[in-house]
Amino acid sequence: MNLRKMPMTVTIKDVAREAGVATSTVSRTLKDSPLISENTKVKVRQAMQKLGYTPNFAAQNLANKSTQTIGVILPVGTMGNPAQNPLFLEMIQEIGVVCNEQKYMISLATGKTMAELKDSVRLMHQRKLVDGFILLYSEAKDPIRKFLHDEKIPYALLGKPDVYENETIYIDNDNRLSGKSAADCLIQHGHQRIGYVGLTPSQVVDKERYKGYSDALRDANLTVHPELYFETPTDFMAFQEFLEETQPTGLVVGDDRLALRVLQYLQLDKYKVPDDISLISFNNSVFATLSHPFLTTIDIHVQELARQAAALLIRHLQEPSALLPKMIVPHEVIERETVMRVRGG
Amino acid sequence: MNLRKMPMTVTIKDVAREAGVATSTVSRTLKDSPLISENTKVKVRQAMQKLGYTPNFAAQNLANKSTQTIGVILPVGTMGNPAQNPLFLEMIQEIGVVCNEQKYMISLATGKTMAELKDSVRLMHQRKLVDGFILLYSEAKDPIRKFLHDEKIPYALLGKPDVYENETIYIDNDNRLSGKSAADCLIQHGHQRIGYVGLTPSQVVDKERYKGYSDALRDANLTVHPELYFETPTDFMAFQEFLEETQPTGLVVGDDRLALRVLQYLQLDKYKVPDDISLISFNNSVFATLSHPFLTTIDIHVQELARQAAALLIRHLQEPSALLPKMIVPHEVIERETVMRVRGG
DNA sequence: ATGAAAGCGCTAACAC
DNA sequence: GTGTTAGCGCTTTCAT
Repeated sequence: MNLRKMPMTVTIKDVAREAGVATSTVSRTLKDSPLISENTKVKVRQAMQKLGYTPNFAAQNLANKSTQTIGVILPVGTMGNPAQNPLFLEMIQEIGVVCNEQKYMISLATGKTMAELKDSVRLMHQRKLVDGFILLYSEAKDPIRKFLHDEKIPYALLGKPDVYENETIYIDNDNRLSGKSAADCLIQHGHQRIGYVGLTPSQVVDKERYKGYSDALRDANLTVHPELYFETPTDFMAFQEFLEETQPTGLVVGDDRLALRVLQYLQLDKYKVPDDISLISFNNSVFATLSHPFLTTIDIHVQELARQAAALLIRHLQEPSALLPKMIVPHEVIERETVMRVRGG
Repeated sequence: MNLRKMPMTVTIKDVAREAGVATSTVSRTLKDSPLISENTKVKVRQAMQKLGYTPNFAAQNLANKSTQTIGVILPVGTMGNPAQNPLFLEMIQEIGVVCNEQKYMISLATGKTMAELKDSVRLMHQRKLVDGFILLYSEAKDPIRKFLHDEKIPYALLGKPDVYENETIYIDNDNRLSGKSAADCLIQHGHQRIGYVGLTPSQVVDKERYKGYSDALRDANLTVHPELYFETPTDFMAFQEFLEETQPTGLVVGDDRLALRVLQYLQLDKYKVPDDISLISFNNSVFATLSHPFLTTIDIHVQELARQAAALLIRHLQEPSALLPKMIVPHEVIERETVMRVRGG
């Protein structure tokens, strides 16, 4: 055992002493600066090894004015019920993978209310805890986004921006096209009377998908029906009416979870899925294969979305260029059991 | 407009100058130190207000040797499939609430593999990014936990520790008791032939619940059956055999999601739930009320678990005492549609 | 190619 | 009560 007492925390100074060089040399070795000769680098690295040195983040941050961490902003409880939506965790995990690779850290901003969330975001930024943010959701007129934009804080948006389109990094699916793909899938299976069941009126995604649905039906010379919701008693009445009047054979549904609810509702109403009514939804989440009939659904490739968001944001932080990348991740129809060829079609 | 150029970033020095005091006075005002007179505090606060000052975290950390942030450790993808398990996000959200209140920040540690996760945790610790951790899962022989323990890093465990019981803060349900409650619920409904369907053999929780199940059945002088799994083809065979030989009228199932799978399987096999077989499971997660029959299940109060974990950890960080708190959060039987009185019982 | 030294923004011991 | 000042651990001119 070495008698000299190990310092509580080994610093760049200790390494410098051990290697017989100046602290600046150690610092440069850390960044693998070309100014330092290979020989000394080796010496320094050995000293680091020996002493078990790891740079202190806070000190680096202070000197650098950069934290190597990105803030991930979860939606508040009321919006899309993140705790209920498995997509968010998947996204976080993928962002984690990218961050691990790039030696970035993740800080999380959450809140029960918009105000709380905004405070959290503001605090993280003011106290210089993060270099940039990833917004996991996209809402119309989002105050958080306005804040980020106004303060010129770098961020990437998962979803489609309602404003500042040209001044934000965003990663999204082509929601309109995926709406069209969904409807097309039904049409290709011979369906002619097709409805659209949406989530909530505030979701940008939903609107786009509905447009895609309309595109497909118009192209096929079929009747485009207004978007139905499935939440309030009024919604149910409307849905019920729609079923009776239109006798649809196919339904495009906002997401998997909603599809499960619709499915239940239809079965209660003695409609068999897919025999009487076919269903296609979005996301290909856990819910899609939970119980039979397994859902035919559109995979939006969340993991890829999240991965790109992290990668693009980090790249932008490292070399801030004037151009802010936008990226569209393709979707994919996953055929399972809820869509079948229309009978007698 | 003031002609004097606003400094890029306003520091304690600027505030001191503005208020006509020393930096230390500002610093003390920040912590509301009793050493400073109310008058000067007011002056200083006004100056802060005027300049829009916010303390720099990195600088505080460096001087304090404390970050006001806790690391939250998600399980790796292979264990309990966190991305599929809605409980984790709920926990994170609750931890977020507590952290927001206490002005703590959350850093996230994730990884696709145990090694990656461990690296992430180690890095966070070495670089002094967090004061402590919350482990969202509890696995037997977890290398991460060993690391935290060996390095004497403060952490709170959600779940039951397999080792170091007396040297760790943990928050858990009484899993054994909840297993008993589940079985008792069935017994009270007149069931006599009751089986237990578990998740995977590696889960500590599962073992405990199974013990509780055994307790209940033994107390009621009923036959205790070995734990069944429901994963591999062999498991299915075993389950099938069990059904035929034992003709159970009730089943205790490891968690809601598994219960959904069991339910499907039973229905395929022409067993009606709950008419032929009653089902009770654990967690009261989204899955419980996704489709009819809604699951009778045991609410483990995840939110409370998570909240306590955060609260206890933070308290411990602030006043590290010798005694490490343990806490048991009560469970609650939520009766819905999958348990009914046994016929002809 | 390397070293000395002046910060980065804040805290705390020590003076008064 | 309040000010002075020496760090916290690292980066980065500016010398050499």
